[in-house]
Amino acid sequence: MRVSAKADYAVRAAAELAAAQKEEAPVKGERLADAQDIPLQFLEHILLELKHHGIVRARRGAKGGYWLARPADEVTVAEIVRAVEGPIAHVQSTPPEDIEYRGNAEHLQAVWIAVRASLRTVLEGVTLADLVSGELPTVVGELTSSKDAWVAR
Amino acid sequence: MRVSAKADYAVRAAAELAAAQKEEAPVKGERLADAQDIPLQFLEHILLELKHHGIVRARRGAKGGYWLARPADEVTVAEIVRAVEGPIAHVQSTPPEDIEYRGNAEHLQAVWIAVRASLRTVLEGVTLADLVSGELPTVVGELTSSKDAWVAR
DNA sequence: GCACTCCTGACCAAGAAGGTCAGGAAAGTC
DNA sequence: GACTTTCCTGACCTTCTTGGTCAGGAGTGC
Repeated sequence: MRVSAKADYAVRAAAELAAAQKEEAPVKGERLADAQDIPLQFLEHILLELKHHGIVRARRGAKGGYWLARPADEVTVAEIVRAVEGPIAHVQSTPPEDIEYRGNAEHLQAVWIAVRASLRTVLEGVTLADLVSGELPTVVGELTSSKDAWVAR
Repeated sequence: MRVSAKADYAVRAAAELAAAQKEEAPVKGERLADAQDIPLQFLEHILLELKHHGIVRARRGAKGGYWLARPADEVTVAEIVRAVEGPIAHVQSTPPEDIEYRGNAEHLQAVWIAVRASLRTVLEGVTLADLVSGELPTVVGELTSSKDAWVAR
């Protein structure tokens, strides 16, 4: 139940691309790497994955670079995480709806389904436009408003 | 963002222990392994971890076995997951409240905090007693009632 | 003393995480 | 056409995690 460096990097780079969307020119990988302090060559692999998933486009050569394939308010954080980490909240690498529990663990399936659903409400609710503007959806606001949410446990 | 086999096994074994709590005798590891189809020797390591975290107690020898250290309605799924997987929703192995994001990713921290908070509402809301009885808290009921929650994406 | 069961550490194979390196292939510039 | 720039791709690498197995030791009860 942890967030990989790759996913973190991917969202941060995508946020930079979202912010640069008004400029008509593509953004170079190096600028993204500098802005977010990400190892360039690692970032290039990540951007390639995002490109393969249709989230990002790119052009080579001088004046080349990366840009978002869609408007920033149509790209969710969930998409980006899935592109680089694969499906969210799988249990033992299989989706929770496919697991059959026996005996006293029968209802555990519903718990994992709920875990996935709650992750979805957050990750699918936040777009890159939200992220850049800082105007996060109310569901995030509610979850982060409690001081308790900000302390370790 | 996935659930490990270990966490899944741990919760299932704990559910069996919760169900056996009315019997006064401890439950043997082998019975837990059989009931939930878990490799015995692997399960023993998991139970040991749960013991070290004060969730489970054990006695050796004939008539030995495992039992819950507390009533089943005082043990949450979150505790068990943390015992075997470590802290929930860490980013790059550091807690989200300790990360400082720069530039356009500034508000990403709030998103990861929200992710953790939403996981907590589910995992800390479900006790072993809930799990065994099948009477899951309303928050789980709401999240699993939509058909959409049960399909992959 | 013996059987039973947990306890513990060592080990192991496969895969993922988090990168680095080297070169190729488009695109633009002169 | 040569050259530079920047992305594209695959190979490689080290360390850690996952998901176990194995062997033996140590309490407990009869």
